Amino acid sequence: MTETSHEPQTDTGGPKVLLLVDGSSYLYRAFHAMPDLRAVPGDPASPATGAIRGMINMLQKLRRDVRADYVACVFDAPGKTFRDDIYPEYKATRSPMPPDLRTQIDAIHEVVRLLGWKVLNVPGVEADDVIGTLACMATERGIETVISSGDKDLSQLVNEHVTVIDTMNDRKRDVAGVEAEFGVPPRLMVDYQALVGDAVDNVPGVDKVGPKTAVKLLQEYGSLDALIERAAEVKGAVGEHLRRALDWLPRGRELLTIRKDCELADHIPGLPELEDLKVVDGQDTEALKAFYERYGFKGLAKQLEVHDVPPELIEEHRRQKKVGTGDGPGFQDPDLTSRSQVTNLQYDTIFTWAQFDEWLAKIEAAELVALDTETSSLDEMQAEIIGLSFSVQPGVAAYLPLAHSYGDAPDQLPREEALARLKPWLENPDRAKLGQHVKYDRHVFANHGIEVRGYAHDTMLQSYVLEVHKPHGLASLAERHLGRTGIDYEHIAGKGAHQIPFAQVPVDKAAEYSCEDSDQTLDVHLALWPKLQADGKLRFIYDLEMKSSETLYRVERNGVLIDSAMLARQSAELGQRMMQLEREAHDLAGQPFNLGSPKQIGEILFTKLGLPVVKKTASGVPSTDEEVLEKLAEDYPLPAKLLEHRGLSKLKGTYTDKLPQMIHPRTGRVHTHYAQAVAVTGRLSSNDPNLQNIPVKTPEGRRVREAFIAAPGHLIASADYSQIELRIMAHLSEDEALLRAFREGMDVHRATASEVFGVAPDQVTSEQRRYAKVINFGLIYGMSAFGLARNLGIEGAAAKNYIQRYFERYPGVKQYMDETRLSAKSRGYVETVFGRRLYLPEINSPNGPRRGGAERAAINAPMQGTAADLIKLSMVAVQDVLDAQQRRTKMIMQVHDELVFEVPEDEVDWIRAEIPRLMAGVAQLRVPLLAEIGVGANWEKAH
DNA sequence: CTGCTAGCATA
DNA sequence: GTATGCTAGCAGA
Repeated sequence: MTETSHEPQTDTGGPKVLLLVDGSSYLYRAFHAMPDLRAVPGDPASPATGAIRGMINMLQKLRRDVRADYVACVFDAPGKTFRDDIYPEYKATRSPMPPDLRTQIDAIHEVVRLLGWKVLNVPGVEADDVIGTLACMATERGIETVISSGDKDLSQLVNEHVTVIDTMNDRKRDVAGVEAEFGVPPRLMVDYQALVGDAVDNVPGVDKVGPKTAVKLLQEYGSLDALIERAAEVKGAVGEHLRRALDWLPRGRELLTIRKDCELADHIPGLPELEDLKVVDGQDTEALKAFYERYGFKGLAKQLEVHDVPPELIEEHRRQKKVGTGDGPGFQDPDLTSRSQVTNLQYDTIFTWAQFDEWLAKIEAAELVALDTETSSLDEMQAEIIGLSFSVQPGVAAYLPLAHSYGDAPDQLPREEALARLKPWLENPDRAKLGQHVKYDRHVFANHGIEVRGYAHDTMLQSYVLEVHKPHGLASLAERHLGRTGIDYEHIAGKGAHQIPFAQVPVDKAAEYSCEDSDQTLDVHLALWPKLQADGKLRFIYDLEMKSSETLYRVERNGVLIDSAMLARQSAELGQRMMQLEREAHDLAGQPFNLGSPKQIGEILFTKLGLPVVKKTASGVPSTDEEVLEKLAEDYPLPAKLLEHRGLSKLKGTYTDKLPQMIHPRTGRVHTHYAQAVAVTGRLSSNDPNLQNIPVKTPEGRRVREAFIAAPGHLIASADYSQIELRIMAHLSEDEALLRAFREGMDVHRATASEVFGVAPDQVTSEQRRYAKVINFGLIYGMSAFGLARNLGIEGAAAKNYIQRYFERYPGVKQYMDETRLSAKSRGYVETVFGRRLYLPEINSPNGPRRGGAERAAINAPMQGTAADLIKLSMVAVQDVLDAQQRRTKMIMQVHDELVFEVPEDEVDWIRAEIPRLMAGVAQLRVPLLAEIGVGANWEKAH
């Protein structure tokens, strides 16, 4: 027996905890959720192992999430139970266990035991009744019970001391949870189930009574018994069905009631004290490893080695300075998703060269090292390193303080020398590192002249690929995937204006915080990486994100040259014109007011001048937005002034004034930040400043783009995908007419107009083409007739007519949209051509508008998301070629379907030819991809 | 000083 | 009708 470093605590002061796993409920889910794994990969004749693997994953996660003193995994034993006696049809409709699952049962029991769990298999007693009885015994002895089950039927066992959790989806059912989910408290769950019935177990309820009616009846009558007694009062069809079921209901309830008084003593020793279920320290690592190897779980076998800390190493770390102990509070309430479960945290702080050398040797030898930086600033181009932390195995980490500076700060190793000695390891592409938000750390190291190589993983991107709709901060990840909570940054540095620089955070606090971050990063990676590895499509997307991350780092680092003198001139002009407009507006209003305040505009327009209210805002106030002012301007002079002023004010405030302020003092260029894990469709977003919304529609706005210039001897090149989303729609829908339009290189809006208006392509008027363009965009956005009508300013009926004509002409598109909505509803997500998953949590919401929104997103997301995938592929491909040929051209911006470059004059010809070719060639869809490029002295002229 | 709304810039 | 980010104003600390 080897003791591992990962055993849950058993000595905290709170109440003891009994953890019961409903093994049977997970069997089928593990079996179906996992890919078709075989002991010999790819050999269908070798034994199936998917359910075994799924079960291991589930138990490991559970062990991380829940601290327990007693554990058992309960399975259904074969054979008849009392329920079969009172109701022969019980579970009659269940199909027999699939053979591929049956063959795995013995191995599952074995591995559950090897993982240190007691396996309970009581003949003649169903797993649910075993669980109910044990939970009852525990409660009588003051022990809290946590039941892990995917089956909602166990909700009836919930009370103040018993909680049910679902490990596969992190759902928790405590008293409040059950009530929120089902609408009745746990004590009424049996009554509720008896009314609704249980199709899976073939137990009927009352006809026509579903969840809603059941809740209503129970709320009105208080309980099933009261309802039965007063059944005569119940009106309508429900009453009739209820009275017809009166004889059955008591028997149905008996069938569905989980028993708490089963005779178990003959089968489980040590009852009723639960002695036999006590957690034993350690697990038989050797036997477990042999098991993993026998079934081909190489990754798990390897993980065992990583987690396996030699006892002498643990001792050594105990002797060194210990900054964290991980003593979380014990299990005191049913809120168990936020507990630090890792014990024996060994966090070092490095103060001497001897300690430094020891850790350097350790990270040089390690296969994978989690790395985290602590810095002076959140602005990655400015940030300097204050400290670094490393973790090579869960629970073990070291902090290297380098630039803490406060009153009695301890002596620290000199920063530049320490970094110089780490540099060979950091820059070695063969030494694998991982981090959380690696792009930020790349910048930080680059600020000290270090180009980190060998970043193999980024937990933020792992999470983004696996669960795009959930938060991706480290604290969220640790909580969600490890059940670990940690030190809040604000806890050590304060917040808002009172926040202190990290350099002033005491070294011991900083060490604990930083070690925890790199420790958790490694631990999160161990939880997420197997999921990505197991899924080929997601793996592809993750690899793409990792490569994009490095390219984005370089795009950000390159920055964009801005002509600030030109913007200053524009600002001055805009300011002049705005002052004039303001005077004119005040004259027209007869009083001064703030033209930048929608509220004051509203008062002047609607209260003082009595203009008609066109529409109201969400909060019920008369709106003064562009559409409204546009309308009012037809009849009155003032709104036009306000409109022009507002346009200029936006331009000045957001662009001509702001951009020059964003120029980096050292590089003289503007460095935006691309957020890679924000947009749920897979797109990037740009901030500080946002370079993805520089004006282009109006002539005045376009002038801002003239200030985006190239260094002397260089030009700006802009390459963009033509009609990318419509091409993707053609690919996805396989609509004949749309495919033909793109294959024949037609103007797609003209082609659409020709179809919808029934005229020859060369007879299409410019207005018809404009209508067709709006329709095409509407389709990409999941259009409704109402929306189209509003946009075109036409009658709803006319808009409906256009849509109908469109779908008649493009039936493939119609079919694709219907199928997409349906599959989104059944799967809960949609995906891009490359397999990026886009989850839509509200796709089945009972709330109509929310559901509608999710349905439109379901239409839009595959197209927007595939476009995002394509341009990421392009960025990586183009950067690879630039590097391979040692070109001096720099990629400087990405604007969703456009890449912008700063090109030395002598590379312009090459760029013109190669970049569109590369962009068009990143994927072979059912229609050709087309990319176009322009070159000019500035961004405006490059179009 | 912080968080919200209204409004508006892009693909 | 999809997806973002930023500004000013303003209300409540």
